[in-house]
Amino acid sequence: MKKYSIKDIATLSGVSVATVSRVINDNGRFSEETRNKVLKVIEETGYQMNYSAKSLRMNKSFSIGIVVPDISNYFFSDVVQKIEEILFAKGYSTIICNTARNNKKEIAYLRMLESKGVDGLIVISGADEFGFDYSHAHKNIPYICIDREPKNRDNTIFISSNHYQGAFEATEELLAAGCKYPIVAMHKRKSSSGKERCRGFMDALQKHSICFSHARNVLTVDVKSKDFHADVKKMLTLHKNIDGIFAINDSIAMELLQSLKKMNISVPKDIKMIGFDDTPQDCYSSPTLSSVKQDTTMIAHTAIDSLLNIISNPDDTGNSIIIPVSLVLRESST
Amino acid sequence: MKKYSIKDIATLSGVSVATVSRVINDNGRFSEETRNKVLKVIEETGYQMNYSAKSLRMNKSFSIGIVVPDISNYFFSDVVQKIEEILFAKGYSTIICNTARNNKKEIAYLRMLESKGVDGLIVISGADEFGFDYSHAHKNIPYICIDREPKNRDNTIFISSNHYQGAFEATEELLAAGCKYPIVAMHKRKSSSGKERCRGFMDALQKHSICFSHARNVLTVDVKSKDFHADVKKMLTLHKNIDGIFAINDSIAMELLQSLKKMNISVPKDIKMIGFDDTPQDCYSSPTLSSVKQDTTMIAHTAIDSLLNIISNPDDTGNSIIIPVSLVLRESST
DNA sequence: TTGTATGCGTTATCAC
DNA sequence: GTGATAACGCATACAA
Repeated sequence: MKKYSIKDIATLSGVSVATVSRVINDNGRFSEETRNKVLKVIEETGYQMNYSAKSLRMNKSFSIGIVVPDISNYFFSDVVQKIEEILFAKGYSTIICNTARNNKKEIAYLRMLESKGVDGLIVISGADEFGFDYSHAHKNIPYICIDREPKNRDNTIFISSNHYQGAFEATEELLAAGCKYPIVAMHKRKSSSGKERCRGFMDALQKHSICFSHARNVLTVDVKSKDFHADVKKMLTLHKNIDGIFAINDSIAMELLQSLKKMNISVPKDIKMIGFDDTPQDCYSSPTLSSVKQDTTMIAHTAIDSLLNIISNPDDTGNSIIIPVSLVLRESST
Repeated sequence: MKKYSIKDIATLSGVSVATVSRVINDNGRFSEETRNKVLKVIEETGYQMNYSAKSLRMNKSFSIGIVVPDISNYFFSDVVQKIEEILFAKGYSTIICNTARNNKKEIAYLRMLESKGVDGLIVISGADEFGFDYSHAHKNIPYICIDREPKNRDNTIFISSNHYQGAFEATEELLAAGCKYPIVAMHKRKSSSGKERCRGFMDALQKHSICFSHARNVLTVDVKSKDFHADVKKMLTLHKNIDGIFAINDSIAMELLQSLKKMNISVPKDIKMIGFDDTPQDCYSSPTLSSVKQDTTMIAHTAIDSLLNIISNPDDTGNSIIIPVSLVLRESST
């Protein structure tokens, strides 16, 4: 009920605050006897460290900020959840910041995270490059980027799934399944991962000697738009022999599935489709959706290892890490 | 680049730290002239408050903890995201804790949150009642519960969707659509919301003079289990005239849809179905899934209002707040 | 092995 | 209207 401070513990166990501190942090030297004495009192009182004080003194907050566009997106929540779990086990708490891809909000969050003195930052995705130079007064917090191109690679580490490979393989799968006229469906605003996926698609076409043209092979859509269906319909009536779609993410793929159903186009018979992210809902659609699966567990572990490493070795930056992906085949592409 | 403290600002603007503090917090009195002087220096230097120091001094951390079972579940991530957004606008940061329904983990998180000195706690769902009396030394942090029955209602506020109403209306909808033999599908481990939904189902049957029996009207499943399909099949072959299912959540509903498809049972022709949560994927299944929609925006706002209120008025506790739900009809129930 | 004293950056109390 | 200064809880340099 009462709030004990290290001073109380010292008094109660008949030693000085310094000794209590040493016992708690297990550094410095002290006799086994005093250790037990102090530990006993701590146990009895239910003493809890005051992290505000500790942070102030040590200039370290034992907390990590995560900047993410939208946590209700499955891929993001999945990796955030995993990161949070690992960090907690390591004694860090996590401050999660939803930017909603809003730049002003992002900056406000970054200021807050700086003020709270986070020890490091994990930046996940987002439309633009990540700069972190919004203010001449920033504290140079160590940070790593996941799926978001840093403006300056020299002071950070860039972690990313192999979006290129995933897109390439997905496209080749479509071709192997007999598609002659595959297109890529994407939104206008390209994230760094989106660009890579697009590039993978194009290179796969090229490898199989299919000529790529933006007008013929790219369907630009906006999932939130009311014109979604109209846009799709327009594209498909303009290019009647389209028989394969690589959707840059599952959310687009799902909407496309709906649109095609409305148009009485059968998937996979008339058009084959592959998405990206292997969202759980892929199993519930009809047809079930083939998709490229990212290894969120590995991403999370890699991110944390990298971040903690550059926190202790600030010069160990500058490299990027690519995480393999895998293709999960379901009904929509067979 | 450099880290400025309030002392630096004081020196640079030729006033005392006390005055700077007053200007920053806009309390006490000072001349318009000094205010501008100080503000100008703050602007130029990019000074940022050190929250560790502020927290230590004020015994207030400007952060709120959220305890939630699983953030990759859509309903949870949706309300958490909304809560986080509102809190940030009010100057609070949010520490999100994924308990994975693990009791030991939950306790560890609570200790951490206490240590970090969160000003309040939002507890969302979970299988058991929420006690928060794990330690005789706890600090009595104000907290509110969402969809999770508190052990002691007197020191908190209990916020919940009207699960009973949702279940009741869903069941009545099934009956209105012609179902003679509806069942409820749920998992073994009942949360407080699960119990309410079950009760709503039963009362709806009773109102329409349908006799309820646990053996006949309840299908207990485990979504994660390998035996899921077998369990469903067993129930449906045992009771061949089942023609309606109220699934206690969308995740169960989706799995059921899959199972029924395997068994060549047509939805909604042979069996009608309604789920709970109005997950986005409901639009993508075939048939699309009718579901009970919770008002996450209202839940988030109510939760925060309540919490901030009991933080400043610790005695203003003891009541519970029920948020209305609405039925979203789609193909599966018509 | 242990204790004393200092300072981290801030707010608040008191004096002027 | 403004300035000195104590205190918040902790870790650590230095003494003993």
